[in-house]
This record gives sequence, structure tokens and C-alpha cells, in this order.
Amino acid sequence: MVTFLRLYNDLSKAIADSLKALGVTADFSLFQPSDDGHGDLSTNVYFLLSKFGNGDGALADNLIKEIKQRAGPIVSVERHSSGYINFRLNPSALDEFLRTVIREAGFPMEPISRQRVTIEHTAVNPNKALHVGHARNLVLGDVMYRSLKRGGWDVEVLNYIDDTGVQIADIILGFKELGFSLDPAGKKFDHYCGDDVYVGVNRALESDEVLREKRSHILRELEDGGPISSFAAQLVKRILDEELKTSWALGAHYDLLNWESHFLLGGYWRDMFELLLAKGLIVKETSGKYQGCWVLTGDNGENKVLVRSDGTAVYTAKDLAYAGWKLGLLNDHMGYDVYARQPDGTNLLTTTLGGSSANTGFRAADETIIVIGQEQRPIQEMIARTIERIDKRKRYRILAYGAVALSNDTAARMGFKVEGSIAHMSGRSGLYINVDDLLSLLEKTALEEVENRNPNAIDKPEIARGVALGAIRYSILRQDLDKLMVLDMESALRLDGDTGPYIQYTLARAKKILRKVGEPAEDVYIERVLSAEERNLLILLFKYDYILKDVVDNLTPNKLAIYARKLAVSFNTFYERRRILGEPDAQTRNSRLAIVKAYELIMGDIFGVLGLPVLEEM
RNA sequence: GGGCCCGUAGCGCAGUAUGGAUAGCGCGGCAGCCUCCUAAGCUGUAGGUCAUGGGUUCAAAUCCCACCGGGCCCGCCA
Repeated sequence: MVTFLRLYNDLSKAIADSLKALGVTADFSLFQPSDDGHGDLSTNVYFLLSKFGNGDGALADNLIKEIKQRAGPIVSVERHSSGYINFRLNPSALDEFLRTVIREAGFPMEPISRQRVTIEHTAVNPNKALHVGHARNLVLGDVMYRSLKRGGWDVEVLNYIDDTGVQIADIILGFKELGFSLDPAGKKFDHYCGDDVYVGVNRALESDEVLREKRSHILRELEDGGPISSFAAQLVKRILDEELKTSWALGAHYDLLNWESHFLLGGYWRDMFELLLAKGLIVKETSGKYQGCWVLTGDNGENKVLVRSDGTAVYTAKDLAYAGWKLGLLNDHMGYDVYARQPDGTNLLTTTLGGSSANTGFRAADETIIVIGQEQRPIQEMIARTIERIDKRKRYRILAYGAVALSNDTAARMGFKVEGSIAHMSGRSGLYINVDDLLSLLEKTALEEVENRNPNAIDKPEIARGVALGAIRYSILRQDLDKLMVLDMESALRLDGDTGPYIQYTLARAKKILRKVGEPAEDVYIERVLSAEERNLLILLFKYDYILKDVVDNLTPNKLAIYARKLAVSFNTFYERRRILGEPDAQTRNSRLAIVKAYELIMGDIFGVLGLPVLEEM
């Protein structure tokens, strides 16, 4: 079955071969025209050809002939008076596509790759509740995971838990030194640790020298596995378990938890150090400001201290060790165990330090993706370059995204006085919006809406939950990765316009029609009744694999969200203009019904990748 | 001082990877559409020197240079 991705590749080749046959070379491009009226694909090759020949058009005429010969029967080829060569998919091809979708009950997707890849996302410090900035990381990472999986990859999702960092030491101080209770009445434990303990400790630390001393002591104990470690481990687990509930509520799936303490105590940094030394990538400085330090030297004259003159490793060194472990550059002697059962029915594994079951928990891949805030990009790029210098076959890819800030108005409502139009969130000062809070607010708003709009709905709370999740995931996904995202509570709670619920609503509409009218007959022949709105919808559906490839090749999950929105708009246009229930002609009715079915199948598929809940009614 | 990212309609955003045909969408404004598969919807309308200046090109929101405004990174910290 030819789909858009195949068509694109075939046409590219057809044009290239045609040029070759004519003995000319040109760096042409094949693209989707801005206006559908011009065709489904266009090429600029003619403009480039005007540099050759005598300008009498003979060369272009020959080129068209050559391309027509090679393009095959499924597209028509026209030369437009402006000079573009336009390709239009023939109705019979769309017809066949539609029949295939109905017959196979889904998009005829061919695997883009079957390779193994790992992806790390979320990685929230286990000392507080997830806020909306963490949600951006989680949702982007989760959609990348789902996209890769849909594209045929063998994907494993890692969640890194920094259980030895200063933030953990902070809240330990709260419980051990400042008398915070370990049993907050009526408050989720992660919220309590973030809102009360962490904020309280940081306020105390500002003016308390002795407390700061005690924190350094705790930190050292944590890194060396001292007496405080078992208390810390219990505390971290309690908070992490609450965080995971939030992650799962956002639709996340993980395969394995990785712990910073396991990498420290397991000696992975030593192994990485040996590897770097063997490859000649680090040197011990004997003079200058880095005297006595082991320094990583980059290609462009950059220097990064990895080991301090007192022999301890810096944070980046641990990151480098983790990267090496992920990619199989280091020997894996972790143990593995089941940590929890996830809502999607899969087991979440965890590494263990000692006496393990068989080492079947993790298989390294040649490619790994890390999802990080763009402020960390320079350091991660350095890690990527270092990995590449160790082993060219390994690929360390970075998905970086802009920060999430609060609008001035939203910050002000939370009692924070801010200058300028935005306010950056701050865990230490307590200025942030928790994911749980945002979700329950959205759910409340959505429930009111359902009760207003559809009082007879069967399970209104279920619909409200689905709408809330759809709204939050889509609002994160639709935005360009590089852009600062400003969260304004008032607009975040909207459920119409360019939102997740808008898209969810179109699928609910499609499902309603299928419930009322029934399933389409299989022998669909739409060719003769194909109207513009039907064609536009079908051709958009046809492009699914092309879009998915863009997403996995370029790490651009937002492209899929924008595509879903386009599809939804196209469906709504079709829905408004073409009746099915009242259509008297049986063949026409069946054709339209088949399009609705194709929409249900493919949009349902896309919802699975975006992690948007599919709602039968709204 | 060195580097990265953003700037498109009153507001929020697509489009920039791979230059191409009248620069799209949402909210808000104005005017309409429920006896008809759910109006969380649809139609029409007003609203743009694509921050600015130069350059390359048959062609620039898109590429290059400069510059203005905003955000961020550059520690023997984590």
C-alpha cells in the first residue's frame, strides 16, 4: 500500500532519475504547497532548470515527460503557468487507501525502524510534588516514547531519581532539625514536602550558618552511604511514590527507575574515568587555575573539570557515567527488581545494588534520548560530543525545551508581587503550580461543562477526567519546543478553541455517528462522490506516516499535535457540510460513513500516540 | 567578554529544518447559524511594514551579516 511517506520518497526519486536522464543536476525540493488547490505535492525543479537550456521551455517539457513516465499511475503531474510542477493524488488512489484502512482496521503503517532506543524523561528530584514545568518534560518525553514505539522502535523509558542531591538533604534537615512532622494530616506527602518542608527549610537556611553546616554533613553521608541513608531512602520512596501517582495521572509510562546512589556506590564513575583516560580525553592539570584537577578537553578548546583537586567527582562526571551506562559503554552489574505495577498493566522495574535476580532488567541501546530544559543544553551537548569521541556508533540525542513560567496575573493571584509580564517558578520560594492542583481544577471546570452541555451523559466524572488530561497534554504539546511557555490559569482552563477538548470532541462526534448509523460496508467506492471536504480529510489522514517520521527523525512531538488539530478542523468542516444519517443515496452514505470510520481509526491511533483520552461522548 | 534560544494581528500561537504561489489558526471585537448525526461546533467580517536595517536570489517570515528588545547558559556548586 502506498502511503504519503512512500509517495514522497518515490516522487523524489522519480524527479532525481528524470534529471539524470536529461543529463542535468539540480538541488530541487519537493514540498507540500501552501494552498491545497495547487496539488498535494509541488516541486521547484523548473525554476532551477531555467538556468539551463535556451529558455524556450523545451527542457522543461522533456522533464515533465520524464517525470510522468516515472511517477506511476497514482498521481497526475501538471506544469503550472507560474512554473511549479504540481502532483495530485488520483481519486482511485485515495479510494484504495480508504478501502485498505477499513479492511485492515487502521493506518497501513510500515515500520520506520526496528532499532532499539532508550529515552530518559521526568527525572524529578524526589523532594516535592510535580509542577507544570516537570509536566512539560514528562509529556514531551512520553509522546516521543509513544511515537518511537508506533514507528516500530524497541523503546525503553528510563526515569532517573537523584536521591543523593542537596534537595534531599534539605528536607531531611526539615524533619531532623526543624521538627516537621512526618505525618501531615490531610495533605499529599509530596505536596507537603515541597510546599511546607522545603520552603520552610530554605527560609531557615538563609540566616542559619549552623544549619548549613549540618546540611553539608548530611550530603556527605548520603554520597558515602552513611547512617542517614536508610532514613533518606524511606523518605525518598514515600515522596517518589506520590510523584509517580501524578506521572501516571498524566499518562506516563516508564520501564526502569535509575538511582543516583546506585551509580555512585556501584562505581560507574570509576569505570567511566578509566575509559576516558584510556581514550586520552582527560588530563590532570599540573598548573594554572585547574591545578590538580582532572579536566575533560573539548575539540573547540573548552575545558570542563570532572574531578576536583580533592579527588571528588563533579555532577557532570556522574551524568557522563550514566550516559555511558545507558549506551553500553560500561559494564552493567546492577541488579533488577519489580518496583511497582503501573496503571497500564506493565511492570515498572528498578535497579538494585546487591544480590539481584538475573540481570534481565536492561539491555543497552546504541541510541539514547534525553529530555531536558534548554538551560542544560550546553552541558548535555558536551556529553554527546564526548560519547561520540569514545564510540562513533553511539548516538546521544537531546530533546531540549524552553522553561514554563507563570503569567504576571497568575503569580499575583498566588500572592507574589512580580515585575514584568512573567514570573519564573521557584521551588524554594513556593512559587509554582502543582500538576495535581491544575488537573483537579481542570477536572472541576470540565465537569461543570459536561453537566451543562450533556446532562444525559453516562459517566460525567470520567468524561471530566478525560477532558482535563486532554487539555493539559495538548496545551503542552502544541507549542514549539524552543519557546518559553507562559502559563496563565485563566486561559489554561479554557476548553474551546485551540485545545485538546476541541480535538477530542471531533472523535466523540465520529463515534456517535458510527453508533447511530452502524459500520460501513467494506466495498467502498468513493471516487465518484468525492467532494472537496471529503478529499481534504482523506488526504490529511493519508499523511499520518509522513508526519510520524518527521516527529521521530527530528524529535518534534509538537508536529504531531499540530497535525491532529488540522485533522480535527478538517473533520469538523466535513461534519458541518455533509450529512450521513439523512443521506438518501446508499452508496454516498456508505462512502461518507467509511470516511468517518477511517477518521475514528486513525485519529484513535494518533490519540494513542499523543496520550489523549478517547471519549465516546462529551 | 563568549555562547544558545525567542520576537509573526489587541492577546496567545502555526508556518522557518528543505527559500516558492494571495502569510494561516485560536481568543477577544463585529454580523450570523441549533424543527437537521452533540453549538466544547460552524460561516462571514475587521485586524499584519513577519522587531529593525542591509545582503544573497528569478523568488526571503524562512538563508547570511548587522542591530534593537526579551529569556537563558558559561563555577573545582548540585
